[in-house]
Amino acid sequence: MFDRMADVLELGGEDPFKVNAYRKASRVIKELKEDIENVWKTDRLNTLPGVGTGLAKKIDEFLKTGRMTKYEEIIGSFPSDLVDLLGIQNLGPKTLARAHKELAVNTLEDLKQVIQNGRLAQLPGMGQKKVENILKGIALREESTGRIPLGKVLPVVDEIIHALRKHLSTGRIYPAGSVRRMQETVGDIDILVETDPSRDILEAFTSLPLARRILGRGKTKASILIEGNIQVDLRAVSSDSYGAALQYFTGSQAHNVRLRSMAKEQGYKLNEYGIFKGEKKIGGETEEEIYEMFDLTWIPPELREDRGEIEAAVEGRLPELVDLYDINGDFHVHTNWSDGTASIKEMAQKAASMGYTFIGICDHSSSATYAGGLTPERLLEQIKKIREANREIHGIRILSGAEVDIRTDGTLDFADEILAELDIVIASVHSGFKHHVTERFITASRNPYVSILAHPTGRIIGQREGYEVDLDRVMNVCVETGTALELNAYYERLDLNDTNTRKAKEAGIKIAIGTDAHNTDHLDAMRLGLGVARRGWLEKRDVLNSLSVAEILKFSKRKRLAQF
DNA sequence: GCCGTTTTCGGCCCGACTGTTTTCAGTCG
Repeated sequence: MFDRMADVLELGGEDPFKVNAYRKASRVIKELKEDIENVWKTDRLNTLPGVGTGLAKKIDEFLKTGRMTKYEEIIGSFPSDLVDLLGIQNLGPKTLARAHKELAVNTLEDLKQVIQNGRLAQLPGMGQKKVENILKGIALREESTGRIPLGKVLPVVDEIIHALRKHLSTGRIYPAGSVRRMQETVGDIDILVETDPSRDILEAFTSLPLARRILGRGKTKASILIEGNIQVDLRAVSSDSYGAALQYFTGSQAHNVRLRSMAKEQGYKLNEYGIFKGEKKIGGETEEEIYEMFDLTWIPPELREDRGEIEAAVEGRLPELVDLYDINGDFHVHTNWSDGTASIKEMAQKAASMGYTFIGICDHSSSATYAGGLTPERLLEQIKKIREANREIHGIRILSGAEVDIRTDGTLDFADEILAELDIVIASVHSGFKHHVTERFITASRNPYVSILAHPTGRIIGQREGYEVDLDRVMNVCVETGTALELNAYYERLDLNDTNTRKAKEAGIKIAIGTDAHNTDHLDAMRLGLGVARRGWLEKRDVLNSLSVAEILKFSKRKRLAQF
């Protein structure tokens, strides 16, 4: 509601700082780890940063009565179709408000019409080119699918950097923005090259074969549109400013606002060229330099969301984030025994080539008929085959496991005697998403053979909301029973997500990263899972993948010895 | 609308690019 109010206030030409205050409060509430209702009940609304007397009163009214007078009043001041037009690129609040006031534009159709009949171009300050750009913005929005999953974008980023490298033999080339922060979806791609600003590299960039359209090209920055309507921005930055630029363009915006305020308080000025004391530049070549000026250790990009990382850095208690070299294996892998395409050996060999010491084969169970789920007999047969494979392949231990379905009545697809034969058991929900999912997870968690609950919220990025599940209750039982939660690294799942992962860690729950690979290439998704884990503040000790084979087996067995 | 150990008033992050102007406004990130 606050976000929407901000949009409308902006249209109305309200003080931009006021608009921003609404946006900030909205973000703070959105990222709150507990329910806002809880905060309200315990009379702590005014402890939230960005929530003062005014906004607290509005929240209070809403939670008490289900209505917010100010919201209704503000929202009513502009037609809602008009407010939706704010998302169109190149059309900002000023122009839109003017089109509304002077040309009676209320809908997208109205807007298209005043573009066509030339009246928009006649407004003061407007012209043919601006109108054309708005038209492009409209077209872009109509074709666009919104934010893109990170997993789809990373290979493209690699490709672009590889191509740029051919034009630039030395100098740093890094992605910035949400890609570098490993956010689960990205709106566009930012890339920074270390080179003296010249048009050469920018021209090389805009003439890349994958460039579908050139959106702009200046001396220091260029933008293109590639397939799938993904915008890629390239910036050329000189060596002595590269660190400052990388810091600046990595964001997040909220993190940078905090850092810049700190700079100002301490008498510095921070921009993308460096950190300045008066006119004198005192740093900017590396990111570390920037953070050092504030007596902070370098903050990993995945943490830069203003979710407490600055405070943690000030107090010297930043987490030592889990890293790729801490990862000894993958828990969740399918083979051609169910719906995967590779054999047990092929998956194991690829995993071994990645330096893993274990891989968990967890094919589907019988009720997953759509996925060729294994019958108990087939599973026992697979266990034998895995034993054989372990004798043949060296350097990696193949763990026998299963992704066993939690049926709608809460029972598991395999009997306990079967599960007892396995090294690890992952339990998951694949049907009845609205059918007592919380209770089913809790029942599964109490089963002594279940080591991990798979993709606990069931969301599919950009496609499906997820199950009706009370994650807090599930987590409580996981703590009690010593059950781990999965961080499913498949690019459309990333489930648990970053904030839930952090919540699980804080509750003391171990996280098992699994790629849910259905072929050998999918194993590379570990990179994505690791990104989310790091965004969730996970350290080596929070992640089951960092354990040795012996420790993993101990972890599964430990539960079997306890009684619930 | 928020915020405060120099402040309860007067700040609130800041630069590039584009298109429209002939010194700047709007938009974006």
